Amino acid sequence: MAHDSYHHGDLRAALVAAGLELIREVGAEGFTLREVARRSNVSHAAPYRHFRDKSELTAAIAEEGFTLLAAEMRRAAKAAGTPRQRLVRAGRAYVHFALRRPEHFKVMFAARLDAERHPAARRAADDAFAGLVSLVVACQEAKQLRDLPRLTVARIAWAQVHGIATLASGGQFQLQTRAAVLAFAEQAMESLIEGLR
Amino acid sequence: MAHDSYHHGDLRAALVAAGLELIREVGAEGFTLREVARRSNVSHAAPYRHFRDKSELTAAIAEEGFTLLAAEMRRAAKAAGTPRQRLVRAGRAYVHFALRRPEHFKVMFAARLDAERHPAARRAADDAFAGLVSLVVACQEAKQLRDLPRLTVARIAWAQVHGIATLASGGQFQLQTRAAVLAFAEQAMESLIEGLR
DNA sequence: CTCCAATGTTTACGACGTAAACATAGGTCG
DNA sequence: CGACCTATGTTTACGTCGTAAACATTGGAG
Repeated sequence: MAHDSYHHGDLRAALVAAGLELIREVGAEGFTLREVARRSNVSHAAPYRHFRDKSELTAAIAEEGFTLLAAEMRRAAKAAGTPRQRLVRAGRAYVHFALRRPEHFKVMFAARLDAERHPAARRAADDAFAGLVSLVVACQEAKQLRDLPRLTVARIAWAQVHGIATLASGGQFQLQTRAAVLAFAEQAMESLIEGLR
Repeated sequence: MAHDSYHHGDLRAALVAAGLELIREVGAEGFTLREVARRSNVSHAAPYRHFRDKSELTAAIAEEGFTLLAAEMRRAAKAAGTPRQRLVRAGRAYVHFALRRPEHFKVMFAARLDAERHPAARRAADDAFAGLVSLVVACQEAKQLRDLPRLTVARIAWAQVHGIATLASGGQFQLQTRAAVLAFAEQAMESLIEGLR
C-alpha cells in the first residue's frame, strides 16, 4: 500500500524528493520542514520518524546531490578520448551541474557541519572528489601534468572548477547564457592545465 | 548622547557591528534579527527603523565585508614589487580573508538577491572585482600574461582564488593550518599564471 | 489471531520575522 | 523660551517555524 493509507510506504525517499524540489523552487532560505511534509501529504511531525532534525534532511539532499554530481562527471569523462580531455569534460560537467541546479549545489556546500554530524553526506562528497583525483592521476601518468603531488594538483583543479561553478551559478560573472559559462570554463581549464605541465 | 537614552545615537552602525559579530559566532543559520537587537540593547522591532527586513541587514553586513576585502587586497598588493607579485599577493589576501572570517565570507556570497534588491552591496562587490581587474591589466601590460580579454583573465584568476577560499574556509580540503592553505594558494596561482603566459 | 514495534498524528511550546499602534525626544519655528 | 513635529524606539499582536511528547494505527511476527 503505497499512497493513501495511514502508512506511507517509503516516506523517507518521498521527503528527500519533495525537499529537493522545494529547494529548487525557493532556495535554502525558504526551505521548510513543514512544507516538505505538506507536499508529501503527511503531518508536520512525520519527518521526525526518519530524520533527527531539519539539518539531517538537508544533509540527505546534499548527499543525493554529490552522488548525482559524481555520476555526471563520470559519464562526461567516459565520453572523451585522452586523459586530458577526460579531465576537462569532468570539470565541465561539474560546472554544468551547478548551473542547472544552483540551489541544490549551494546546499551541498553550505552545511559546514556535514563533516562530523552527517558522515554519509561527507562520504558522498569524498567519492566525487576521489573521481577527480583519479582523472588527475591519469593525466600525470600520460605526462600531461607536472609531477606535483597528486592531491595538490587535484585540489588546484577542483578549486578552479568549483570557483567557476560557485560564481557563475550565483550570477557573479556577468555571463548571460549557460553556453558562455561552459565555454569560459573550458578555456580556464585549458589554461590551468598548460600551467601545470 | 550616545548610549543610554531613549534614542541611540547611531543604531544603524551598532546593528551592523552586532550583526557581524553574531554571524562570526553562530554563522548565518543562527543569525537572528532579535538577537542582534538584544545585543544592541534595543527592542526587537527597532531594527525596522533602519532596515526594511532581515535581508537588508545581512546585505549591509555583506557590503561591509566587500569593502574590507577590497581594502585588504589593495593593502597586500601595494607591498609587492612586480605586477605579477602584486596579483599573487592580492589573491593571497582574498584567501586569507575567507579563512579568518569564514561565516562573514559565506554571507557575502550567499545572498543571490543582493544584485537587484541591495544595490549598495552589489556595488561594493563590483569594486573589489574591479581592483582585481586592474591588477590583471598591469600584468598584461608587463607582458606577464597572455593577451586574452582582460575580463576573461580576471575571471579565471578570480574563480581560482574564490574556489580555494570557499573550499578551504568550508573545511573541504584536508589542510589543517592556515599557513598550509596560504602556501597552497600561492602555488595554485603561480601555476595558473604560468598557464596564462 | 493477537500483540508489538514501526510509523503517523495531535497538541503544545518557545522563538522568530514582521506589522501596527503607541511613546519619546531633540531640533525647528513662533 | 516654549510648543510641536518628525525621527526613532517600544509594545503588542499574529502567523509560521522547529521540535518534543503523548497518542493512534497498522502490518507483520509469534
